[in-house]
Amino acid sequence: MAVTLKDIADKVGKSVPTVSRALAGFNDISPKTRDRIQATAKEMGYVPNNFARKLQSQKADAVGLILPGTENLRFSDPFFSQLLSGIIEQTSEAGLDLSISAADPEDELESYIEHIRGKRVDGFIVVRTHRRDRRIQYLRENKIPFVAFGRMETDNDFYFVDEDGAWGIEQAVDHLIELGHTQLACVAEPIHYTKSFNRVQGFKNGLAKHGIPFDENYMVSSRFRQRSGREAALHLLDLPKPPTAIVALNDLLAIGSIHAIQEKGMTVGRDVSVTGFDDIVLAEMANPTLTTLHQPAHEMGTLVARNLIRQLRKEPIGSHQVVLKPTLVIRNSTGHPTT
Amino acid sequence: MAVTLKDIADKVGKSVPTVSRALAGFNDISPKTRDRIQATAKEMGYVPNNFARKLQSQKADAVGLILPGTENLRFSDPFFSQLLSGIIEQTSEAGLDLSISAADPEDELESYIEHIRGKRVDGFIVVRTHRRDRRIQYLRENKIPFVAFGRMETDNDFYFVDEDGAWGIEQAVDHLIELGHTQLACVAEPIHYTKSFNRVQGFKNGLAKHGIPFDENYMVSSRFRQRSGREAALHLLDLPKPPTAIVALNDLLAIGSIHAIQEKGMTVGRDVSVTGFDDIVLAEMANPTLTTLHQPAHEMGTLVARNLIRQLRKEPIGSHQVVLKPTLVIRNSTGHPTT
DNA sequence: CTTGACGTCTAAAACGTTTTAGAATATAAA
DNA sequence: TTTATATTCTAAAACGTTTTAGACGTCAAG
Repeated sequence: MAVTLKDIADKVGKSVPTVSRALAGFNDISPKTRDRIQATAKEMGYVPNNFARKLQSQKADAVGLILPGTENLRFSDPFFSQLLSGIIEQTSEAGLDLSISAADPEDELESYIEHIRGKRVDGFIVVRTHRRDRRIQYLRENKIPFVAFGRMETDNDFYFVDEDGAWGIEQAVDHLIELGHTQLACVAEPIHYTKSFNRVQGFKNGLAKHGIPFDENYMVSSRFRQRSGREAALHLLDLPKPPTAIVALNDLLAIGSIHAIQEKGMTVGRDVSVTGFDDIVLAEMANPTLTTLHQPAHEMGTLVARNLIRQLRKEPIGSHQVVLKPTLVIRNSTGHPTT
Repeated sequence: MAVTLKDIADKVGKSVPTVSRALAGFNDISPKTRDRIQATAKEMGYVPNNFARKLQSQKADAVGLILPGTENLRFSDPFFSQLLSGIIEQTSEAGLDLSISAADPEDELESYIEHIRGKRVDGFIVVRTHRRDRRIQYLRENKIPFVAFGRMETDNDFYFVDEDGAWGIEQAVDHLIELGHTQLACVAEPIHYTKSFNRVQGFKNGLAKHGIPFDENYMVSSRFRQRSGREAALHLLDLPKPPTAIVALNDLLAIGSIHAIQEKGMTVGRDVSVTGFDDIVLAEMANPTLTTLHQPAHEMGTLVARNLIRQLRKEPIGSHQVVLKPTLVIRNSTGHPTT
């Protein structure tokens, strides 16, 4: 069916290695035969068999991206989609396959192992890092090239690209306190993710900086998405002394909180202020538009991918560890407190 | 480095094929040796080398998804992200690799060929079909398994999953006309895509059904996203006799149109009504919330993928051609005309 | 006229797996 | 005792490529 080197070799009356080397442009093949071989290869529609090539070269020319859990594929999170588009763009440009698979959180580690040991990929991109991340530990121990999007809590001696989440949330807190708020609540994501942990730290730091005591009741942990944001906010608003500002740790949670506030018949930005994080497209389309921290998701994806690609090619890498500061975008979901 | 069959064979004192067959569970291996081999394989952390396996089997166990053009990776289109998540979920579950790559529209066809001829994938998923789609023609001529998301204009003798876009837009038009509108404009996508073409047809059919003449000036073609939607709507609103309703062919265009209307100081749903298509998450978050046609994007993705998977496994396929009707969701962007 | 170097090519091995054909042994049937 | 039949295994080949080592001329320098 498919044309092989042997077919070409038979046709031109040369050996298989000669054809191979001619096509690869080695200079131990006379220009005459080289040209002839290249011509017939093209004519016969030759395309190298990648599996054979990869088996031989022991290189996969592919990078692996294992998404967390089939269940909650995070594609509905626009931030993640954008990140992914950056990654795909880069790997595609570099001629690498991107092997995406979703693993159950339970056997995520096994999935990594299988990919590596089976030589299916040359390196990994690790997303959604945990504070103590077994995947990172495994990859590092086994000297497998990888770049993480996010850090661990400590022990961060590896390549990563990350946001400065703590700093970002501090900006939001500063902003709210400047507006006059003193009762700030936080709607948090699952805290074993480093990202979430850092953002929570930022919240606490921000309060501390302005001498506002941290109130445990004003801290609600939830899941990642709107629905949880709504529930968390409803809970906060039912407190005897409800907060006047809600710092949501991502935009989806913020949108959920906005809905909750509106359900209660209150006005967002007046009765209760809300901030988000990520600045997904939705943020400026929401009603009211959302004050949030802008992050260049697509660019972060390209950074991660490019870092890994350089590593694989053994090219010099600009910066092994990149921490990007988000920028506060003030819109209509925040305002002076009325009480 | 990696453990191979040979390593195991040496350890247990058997031949390589014996080990291979023992691990595969063939019954020409005695239970005793089979168990011993399986145990040592596990103990040594054996993972098969996929390239070798695939080279031998001449099967790729992978499906290809070639995205259109690097430039405008459609990840910012939430509908597409959702579709993709469905595809990934299914392929991942079926143990297939999903090879995603972005090809320039120019050499998209070459990219297909390379993937196929290089035996890198067993089948394809074709997205964003054109009215006359060279990719589909090529795949069909070469008897390469594939499933398309979308159809061609005619000659649709292949497996596909598609929306009933014409029917959907007709619902929107019906709705607007029932509200009392007679000056309906259409903000269209590039029309060489079958999807867009069909939706436009739906618009025309809808008008015809109610005896409203089609006015060329009320048809603006644009690109895919907000920005174009805004520009198209601005143009429409500047007409001597502006429309009272805008039928945008997707939600992003609709949101863009809404922005344009608001920029002009008019009220959406009163001065001008707007409808979208797809019902992306944004639609119910927008201000005002958007009347649109709901499509189960994730499910459509699973359908496409499952169809291809069945085809590859030579399992019976439920329905070779699926056309799903979207459902009209009426929200606040549509209302009675004031004039 | 030899020696060495160069230019052009090929044979053989290797990557790790699976398949095919058949060998070797044991067991049952005639 | 011989013959047929399982049972359990292995040798060899194959998948398509690249790499290594070296063969074979030809040519220039000594």
